[in-house]
Amino acid sequence: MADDLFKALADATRRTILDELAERSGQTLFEICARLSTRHGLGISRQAVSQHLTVLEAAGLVETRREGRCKFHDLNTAPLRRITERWPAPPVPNPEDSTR
Amino acid sequence: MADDLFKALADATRRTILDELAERSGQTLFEICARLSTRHGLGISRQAVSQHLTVLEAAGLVETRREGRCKFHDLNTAPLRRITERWPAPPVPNPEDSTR
DNA sequence: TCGACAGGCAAGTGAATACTTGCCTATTGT
DNA sequence: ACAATAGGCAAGTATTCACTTGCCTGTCGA
Repeated sequence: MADDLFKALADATRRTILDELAERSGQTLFEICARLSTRHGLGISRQAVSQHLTVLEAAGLVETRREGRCKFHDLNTAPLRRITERWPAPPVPNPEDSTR
Repeated sequence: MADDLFKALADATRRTILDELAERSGQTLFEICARLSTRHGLGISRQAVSQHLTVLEAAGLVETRREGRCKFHDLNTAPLRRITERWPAPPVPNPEDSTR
């Protein structure tokens, strides 16, 4: 459902994680933790970040690939398209278009 | 903040209200209530809808105009642009671009 | 093989929030 | 003037959800 997508975007920490992945793709859980702490001043436990990543993955916004004991996370912005598609911009009310 | 926008979109009922306003602009509170009930099968109180509209207005997704005792609600999709602007689509990995 | 590293699972807690109920204000028509 | 209509305010409740704590699994290097 679209519910997963919007629920995922509803949390500020998750949006910051998306920002991080947009800037540097393919980070591991620990890398994300470290960068949230140092660059964004977020004091947050590893498990909390892990749970956020689960939610983001359920929404299709994050894709993961495993290599050995490491799990890399990549951003996928495709689901965001559905938002602007659902509520498209209104047809431009052309001022010339005083038809009738 | 962007927080208002995403919080507003997080609720399924509010998204349905946006759908309704996208289809027919300028509805009053009671109109929205009636159409949520008949067309979407949502049994929800008037006050609940009113609270949702307050949230949507705070997010800038709904704009209102008063005329006498009636208050008309209009959809504004502009804030949605900021979402796709924040996480733009990645540069297309051109297959020809085996530079090196 | 053993310890360190990367991550997962699950229960518990506290805060945010969707919804209801009850009452109040303002405008309109008769 | 009065009733009906359109909407607002505020407190209470119940659910959702973010986060923590504690423990477990799997992989890599020495």
